[in-house]
Amino acid sequence: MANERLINSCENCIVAWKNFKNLSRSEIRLLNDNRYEATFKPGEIILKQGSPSSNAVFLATGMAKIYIEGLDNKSFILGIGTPSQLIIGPGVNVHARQSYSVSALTVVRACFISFEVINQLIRQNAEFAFGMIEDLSVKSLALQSKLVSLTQKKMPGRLAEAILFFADEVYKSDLFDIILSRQELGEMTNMAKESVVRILKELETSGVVKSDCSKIQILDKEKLRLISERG
Amino acid sequence: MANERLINSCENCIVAWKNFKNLSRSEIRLLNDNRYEATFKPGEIILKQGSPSSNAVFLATGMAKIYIEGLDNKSFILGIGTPSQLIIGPGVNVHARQSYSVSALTVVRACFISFEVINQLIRQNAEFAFGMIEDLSVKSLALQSKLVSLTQKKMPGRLAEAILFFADEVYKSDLFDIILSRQELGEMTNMAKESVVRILKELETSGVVKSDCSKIQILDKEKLRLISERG
DNA sequence: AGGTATAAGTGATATTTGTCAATAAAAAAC
DNA sequence: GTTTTTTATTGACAAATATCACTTATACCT
Repeated sequence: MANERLINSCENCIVAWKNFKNLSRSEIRLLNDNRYEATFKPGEIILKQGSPSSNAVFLATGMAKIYIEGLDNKSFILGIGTPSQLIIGPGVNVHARQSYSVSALTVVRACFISFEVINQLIRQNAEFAFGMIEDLSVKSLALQSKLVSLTQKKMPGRLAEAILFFADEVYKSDLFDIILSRQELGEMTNMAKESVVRILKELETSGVVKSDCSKIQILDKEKLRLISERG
Repeated sequence: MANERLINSCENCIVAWKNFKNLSRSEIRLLNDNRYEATFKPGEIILKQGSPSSNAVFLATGMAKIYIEGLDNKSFILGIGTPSQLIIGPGVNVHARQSYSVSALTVVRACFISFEVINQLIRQNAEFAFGMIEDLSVKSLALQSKLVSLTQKKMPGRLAEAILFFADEVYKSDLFDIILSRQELGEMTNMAKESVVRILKELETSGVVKSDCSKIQILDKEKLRLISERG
């Protein structure tokens, strides 16, 4: 976890969060003066569930795993943090504690921004406040849809959904090297790692995807989408 | 759906939403001048998933069922709306459509408040904005915890959790007449209605609850809590 | 009150999915 | 490059849970 500043300014930071666009020059300066940059190695924990939340984490580069540590040491992977995402757990505004953990999947460069600063910006800039509300709402919607998927879809539907998520949201390509293990893919879709392997093979047999270890290729996207939607 | 104003003013309304406390006298007047009151009979739909969302719904009296219409006509009950709750789906701030349906379980008196007014209040009153953010966050946290319960707990744990929810959050008593059918209880805990009946009987056999049709009585709350937590 | 719709309860059976044990394949460490 | 450790894969089996068919209550209607 090095501490040199590698990003010289928020203003120049090409990967800024959508909502930062609502800030004035001086507000960005405030942000820039109050951020702390850190680099994480794969596997390192960036935020720990249950710990006090005093900072938001802005992901500059790399990928991270956002997950809830549930019962019996079982994790549930909520999503994948990708560059220019601002990670703020909902616990922050309720009991000032992290409601999930975040760990680096690749080398990650992140900026920590104090909530005092964020709250000040919310207070003084209504558009920024709306942006925060929108961001929270988008995440809530995603949680709702996840809830439906997990309760109403069968394993093939859930796995198909996860594969589409990686193709469309994470890698933006139908051929990719998935960064998650089968175990983790299971933690994301609520299935045992053995089931992930089996369903993946089923999808391969029916000619929908091709998977060889970490490499996954979507062959018939329409069919995959159908499987994902039908459940 | 009658239209007479039965609540003469928001100012006097004893059941106001927590966040309305952050409003000034004149802001409450604005609210009061822009609300529309309606009464619903049991079963009637108050908000319909997918329809344009132009109003928030403030529940003045009665109880409502908040549910997602999922795949294959299967519903998932997100929660129970009780008096003094402001119902705003997360879809509002994203695509201006309802992300869930709400229907009356009892006779419901509700006020409809236009989002234009709410957004104006967010813009001019930072504390109110923080209140909105907190409200959204609380709901997000609840969704997260529901996600973990549904994926990691077995049926007895999920049903125990639901019973505790009704006792502690809805009826505030360990003996109550549950308003949901077994079918609906299943839609809330992701189990078949037959399973609800069976697990309920199991809980009765082990002396944890007593249930006779709609009447449910918690006999051993500690044990019920244990079942709920252990999963 | 009697008849009809709706919900609750029950048992048998089928489906889905997880667990266990073992092996094969990759990746990491020396 | 070989050893060690982790991850992927496989098959057999077990557990959890749904579905179906049916009976019994309960509520609803005229």
